[in-house]
Amino acid sequence: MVNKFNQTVKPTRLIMKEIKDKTEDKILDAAHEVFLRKGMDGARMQEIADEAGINKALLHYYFRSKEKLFEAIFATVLKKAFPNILKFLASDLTLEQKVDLFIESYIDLLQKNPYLPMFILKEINRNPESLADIIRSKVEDPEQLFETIGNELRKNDIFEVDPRHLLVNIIALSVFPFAARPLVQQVMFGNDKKAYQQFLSERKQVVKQFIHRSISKP
Amino acid sequence: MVNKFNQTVKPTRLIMKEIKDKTEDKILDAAHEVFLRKGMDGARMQEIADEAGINKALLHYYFRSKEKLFEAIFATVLKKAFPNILKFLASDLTLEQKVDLFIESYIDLLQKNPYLPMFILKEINRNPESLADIIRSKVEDPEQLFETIGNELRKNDIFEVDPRHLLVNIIALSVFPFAARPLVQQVMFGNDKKAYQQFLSERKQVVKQFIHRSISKP
DNA sequence: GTCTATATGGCGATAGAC
DNA sequence: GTCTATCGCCATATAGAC
Repeated sequence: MVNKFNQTVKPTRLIMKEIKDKTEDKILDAAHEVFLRKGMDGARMQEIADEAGINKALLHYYFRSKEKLFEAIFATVLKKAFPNILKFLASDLTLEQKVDLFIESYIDLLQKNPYLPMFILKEINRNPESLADIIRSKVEDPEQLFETIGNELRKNDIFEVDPRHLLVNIIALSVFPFAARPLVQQVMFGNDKKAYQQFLSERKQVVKQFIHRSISKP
Repeated sequence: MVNKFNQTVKPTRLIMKEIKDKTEDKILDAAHEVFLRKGMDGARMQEIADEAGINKALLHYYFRSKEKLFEAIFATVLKKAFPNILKFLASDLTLEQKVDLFIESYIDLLQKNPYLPMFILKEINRNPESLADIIRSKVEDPEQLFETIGNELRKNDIFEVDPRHLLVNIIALSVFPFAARPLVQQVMFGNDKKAYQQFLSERKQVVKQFIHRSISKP
């Protein structure tokens, strides 16, 4: 689109929309950053505004309240944090490969989002109802899921394992070193960041091996 | 001590002291209760006062600030949460027995204090410096601890295992189902409290078996 | 030591100019 | 849409009577 001075212009609505999106995105990015580190209770609207390079009033203009802004962040984060397990099960890989793939991609995710575990743990304990959405949208039928995992397990010559305990084990082993970072880093490695990172990078291999040894028959 | 009417009485100072202790203990109990559920950020001095059956002003009379009161609670809780691992190693039990004993007593502790994991995780992430004390007083020399565990492991004909990873694994498997209670209970058991409790009571056995299979050679 | 009343500050939220 | 200024509340903390 070109005006009478031959300058390219865009329809006003589009310009508005782009500006809006830009600001809204800046807010969402900033809120994501702050909420993930501090959680709902610890975060301050002022800090989010600073991080986004705007002021508090604008936050309320785009999202009516802190609670609403938080919910927007929580919903997207929660989706990311619940990998679709059925997707892993559907492929025609061996059980061992499926488990490896799941562990590897999950720890990958956590290394890119180290604050994710505590963010979710804090919120689901603060407000357990916040889980209801995800249950409906993502894990539609848990009963069915564990049934499927159970069937997959029985196809293999391994120890009898409760699917729920197995899943909890895999997630626990993956998540804990991130959630307990200060503990692991300070107490186990004398606050040596490098040593802690090294520990994390060994983790994928360790968890995979650990899980397989725990279910494989001699 | 007897007065002129032959009634037993106590010196005023002692009476004062007892009253003081009673109130102080009531405060500590109440603070323990509230802080463990809500954490430093989520707790309210009013709620602690109500729980103790006194008013807010008294809290500040006994402990100067919320922060100081919290520190008092955190210190005692942290001590409880760090079992003396060397104690378990010192006995002349087999490795398997030592591991079993540790897991069993630790999960026992968590069942009696289900809020303990999240309380500690939240606080060490909010204020990592809070760990410094415990490091000095309890886990004096981590290097030494893992050296000792490593030696113990090498005495047995098992897979080569990094003591740090093994310890993290044991704690992760024990702690996670408590820290992630809403997740496990709602998502895995359709919010069936009984089923979740049943799951927890199976946990000791599961974790023990899991650990042993993962380190035992065929 | 314990209470009521109040000061003080911070934070979420809104009003209103531009 | 964005800003400055301000309201109103709530939580920690203190003053002061008893």
